[in-house]
Amino acid sequence: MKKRPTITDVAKHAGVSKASVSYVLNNVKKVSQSTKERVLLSIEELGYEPDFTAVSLTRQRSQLIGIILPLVNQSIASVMRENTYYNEMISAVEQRARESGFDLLLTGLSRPEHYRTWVQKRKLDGLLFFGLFPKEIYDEMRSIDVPAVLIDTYEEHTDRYPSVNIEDEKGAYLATRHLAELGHTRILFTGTNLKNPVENYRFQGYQRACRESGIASMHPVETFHYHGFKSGYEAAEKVTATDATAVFCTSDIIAQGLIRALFEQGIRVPEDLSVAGFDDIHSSRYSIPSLTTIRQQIQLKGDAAAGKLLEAMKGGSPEPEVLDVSLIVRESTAPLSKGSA
Amino acid sequence: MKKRPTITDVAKHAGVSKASVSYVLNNVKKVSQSTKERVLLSIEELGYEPDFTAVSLTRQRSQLIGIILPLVNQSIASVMRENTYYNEMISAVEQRARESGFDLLLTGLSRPEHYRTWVQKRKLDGLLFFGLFPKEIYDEMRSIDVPAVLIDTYEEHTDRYPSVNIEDEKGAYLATRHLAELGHTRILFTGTNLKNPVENYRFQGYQRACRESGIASMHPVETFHYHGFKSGYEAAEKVTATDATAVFCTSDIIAQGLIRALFEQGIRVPEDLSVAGFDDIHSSRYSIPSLTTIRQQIQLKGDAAAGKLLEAMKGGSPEPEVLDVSLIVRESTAPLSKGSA
DNA sequence: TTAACGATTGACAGCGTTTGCATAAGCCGA
DNA sequence: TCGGCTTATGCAAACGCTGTCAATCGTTAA
Repeated sequence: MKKRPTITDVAKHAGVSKASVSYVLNNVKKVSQSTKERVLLSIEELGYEPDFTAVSLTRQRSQLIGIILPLVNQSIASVMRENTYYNEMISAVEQRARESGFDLLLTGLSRPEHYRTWVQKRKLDGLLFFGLFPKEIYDEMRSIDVPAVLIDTYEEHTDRYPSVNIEDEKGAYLATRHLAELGHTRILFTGTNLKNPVENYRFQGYQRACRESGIASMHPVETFHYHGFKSGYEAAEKVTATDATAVFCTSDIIAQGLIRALFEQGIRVPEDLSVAGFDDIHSSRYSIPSLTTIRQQIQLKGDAAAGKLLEAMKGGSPEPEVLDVSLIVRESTAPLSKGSA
Repeated sequence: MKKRPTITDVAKHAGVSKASVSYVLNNVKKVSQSTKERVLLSIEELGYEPDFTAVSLTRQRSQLIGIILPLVNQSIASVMRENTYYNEMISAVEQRARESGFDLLLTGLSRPEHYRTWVQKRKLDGLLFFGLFPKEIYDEMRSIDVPAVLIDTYEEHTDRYPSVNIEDEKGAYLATRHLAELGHTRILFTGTNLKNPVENYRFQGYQRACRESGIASMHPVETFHYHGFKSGYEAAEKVTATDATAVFCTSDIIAQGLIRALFEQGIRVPEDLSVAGFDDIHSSRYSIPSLTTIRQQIQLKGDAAAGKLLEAMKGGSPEPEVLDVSLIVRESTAPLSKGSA
């Protein structure tokens, strides 16, 4: 097992100083063509590659991007354990980051005050926030001046950090309107927590669709859990307690959990109750019944977020971006039938 | 924005040398009680925490664990995009790693020859291989002497690296026997690729169950794709071309894709065809019909893998581990009925 | 001949760890 | 009480590896 060559080895081999090698490596315009060639040859011959940790130490940056996931029960994103939404996001981000020579550091942190030292100790070049976090965390991050991009985050944070969002209001509007157009007049909104701005915007979209369709909004059902099957499954009780004939859920995973619970109670979807979701994760196309939902282009979203972060790390000030959504009609919604609950 | 304190600042503040501070930090027994207390006090007052990149440079290790995921279409694990199996694994690993002060570096690399320099440049302390990779990669890793743990990998690699596996053969055996006990005599095996040892063991378990039940094994269906819905969906064609009345799939995600395709053709599960899966991912409990499957304790598996890696990084030689599996009977399998296909 | 300029280099910074040495303290016997 | 020895502490300096500043060298134009 031979040792990896260092910049000194290259310098000796090429008969120049370390500085020159460094200049060649970093494309600084202060080196002649001849020495440049000699250096490049030596690099090639020795198979030299600069050591990241050493570079990190001098440059004070690490070529690392931190992915901040919500932490539930001491584990990153219980969400993530079942909702492939995060998979698709991370997959897209990883691809983009790798193209630019960055690696991804995955984490959820327990306490807000840990974040700053963690970012500094690791000298992270940028952060991607997946979802909404306690406000103090953003303040901490600002105080150390680290580039970041916020995903699915509204409010006051956005004017300091670039963000990537989707048309939440419109999405919920489209789904609800679709249900109304099918003849439903008792349409229920089911989400996790209306204090989350994303959910709140969706609720507003729901309300607008109800208004425009001349039907009354119903009191929303909140699960106060993360987006998981269980949330939807347990929401069934509250749903069946109403006289709704259609339900709009703020995520596909909730919709799927709900449909399962309804199935166990002998309530058929869509014959007895129409259910629409939000996200269009992969499984929604394959579930039985397949899910009518609002498609957000998750890959595009991840790619956009990574792109903005890369831009911000170069010193730019990327604009916030709001991605389009569209209605995908599948089997879980149907026209109101006379015998509906 | 004040600068972070360095070890020099602490040394000055405590009136000692940098070396002493370092000794205190690393619990080297060469420092008196009194100075130790003074140093600790200064650390506390200044809020000092050592810089990881600097430590990495001297210690030649990074407190980072690399997670190696398969790369499909230039993106980490297309698999991962829809199969929550990986989510659960990563979630478990992350938790364990964080408890020990390690962070997770997520990646898939394009070319085998990139791995070595990548590991060395980042000074990764250990690697977790999620699945089977080209043999040359393991050789590369051995040549640089980096601890690693292999997950779902059999064969010659295992005797050099600790591994975590499950009872693949037994799992498939249990599922197949369950189908046989339900009266099925034409049971089909559907997997992605029998050249993968994991799948191959499962096929052997399938064969053993057939033998013991006195029924003939059928020619296996291979999708030659990763474990995704589409694989199962497309396998339906081959499945319906046989006279099988029951199908064992080597993953839940394939089973779910298959069931969907059957549904579209009007073939009912389990009335017309029984389907069993493997993995017991979250969604299998909530799908319609819910999936009879082989449960592997994914959390435990990730935790065990992380634990073994931590042990190996400390210089230990952890034993390979094979985790138990169990049959979970749900709705997708039923006794053979007269009118079956 | 000198000023100006571009190429090149030595030295240092970045932040810890570790080696080797110096000092102080503690112990023994003479 | 003192010299000589071991042990316990503490420190300066070197090291890990690269990037970058300031200075130097050689060269060319004026």
